[in-house]
Amino acid sequence: MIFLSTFENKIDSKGRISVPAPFRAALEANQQPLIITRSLTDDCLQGQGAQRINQIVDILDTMDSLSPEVQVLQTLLADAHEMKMDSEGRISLPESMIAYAKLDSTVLFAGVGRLFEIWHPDAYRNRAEEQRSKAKANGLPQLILKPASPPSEQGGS
Amino acid sequence: MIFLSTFENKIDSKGRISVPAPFRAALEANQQPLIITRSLTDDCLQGQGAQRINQIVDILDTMDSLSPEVQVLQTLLADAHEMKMDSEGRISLPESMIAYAKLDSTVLFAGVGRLFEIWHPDAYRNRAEEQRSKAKANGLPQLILKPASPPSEQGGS
DNA sequence: TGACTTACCATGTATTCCCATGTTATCCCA
DNA sequence: TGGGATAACATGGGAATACATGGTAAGTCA
Repeated sequence: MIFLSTFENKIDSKGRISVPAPFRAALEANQQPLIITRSLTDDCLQGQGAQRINQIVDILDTMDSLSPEVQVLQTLLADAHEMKMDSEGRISLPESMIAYAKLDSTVLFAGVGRLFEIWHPDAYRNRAEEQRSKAKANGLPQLILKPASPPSEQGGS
Repeated sequence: MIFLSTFENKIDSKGRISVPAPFRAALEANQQPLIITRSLTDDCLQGQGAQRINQIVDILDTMDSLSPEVQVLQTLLADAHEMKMDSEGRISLPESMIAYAKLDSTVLFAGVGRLFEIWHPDAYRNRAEEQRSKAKANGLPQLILKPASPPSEQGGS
């Protein structure tokens, strides 16, 4: 399951937002409910299939339950919300999340691989520009693509 | 999967562009959807098979999701758009990409190996000329091909 | 009963699909 | 080798569809 591209959608008067159709399709194809969490690093929200949350829980089991890392991850889980979509593929974000990501009338969905992020459009563009110039200056992080490995789509549980 | 040669095609009134038939054939032969991304270094777009993107996502999975490197790569993914081709092999580029590559009525496709680039024809020719004179001045870069397989009679006419 | 939420329906726009056409390149045969 | 026939390809346009978005009715809980 991969999320790509960016989309901008509006929040209507009832607080509903359309999840971009390609993202919806990806979730439905894997029969995954959508889970929204707060980003640990940025003023944005993150959307992902429930499977990814399960993976995090599994990893927690292998970690020292008193370590700071675990506490951070538990915080992440604590305010994870499962979103119900209406028949048109819309969700309504809880007020706390709207406030956290400083959203107003328009939100930007950015597919970043296994998850997508939800940003205020301006905030996202600022950050993206920053990241791009960082990449330009420092070069890409080690990214050695194997010449011809078979397509790998990491799907199964 | 290799992309070679250059082609110039027009953007029609609906914003559609024909992907050059040889590029299409290469993608179809490998059953790869076409993904367009923004070049990090030039004012052009890059086209490639989805497999290349999948590789990046797979690598992301092996990295610390909170690290800065991951964030850079995620920004690149957010700029990646999967293109749907119509039955005539045309795509329509998002407005943001047309703006980024400064495209107008005619675009130039340049196959550069594992991917192809999409340029404004003038911009491409300027850059190509620049590269050639650079090569003239500085000499060619080292070009080391991996040791070839056992000597065989390349009889081909 | 009333405020609020959830499900369902309606609409306009943008995108996609399908068919048509002209032109260029390729093939075949004289 | 040349010229006509044929196929491949880029391009154009109209119809159908998908999508985001707005609104209304039904349901729920206090």
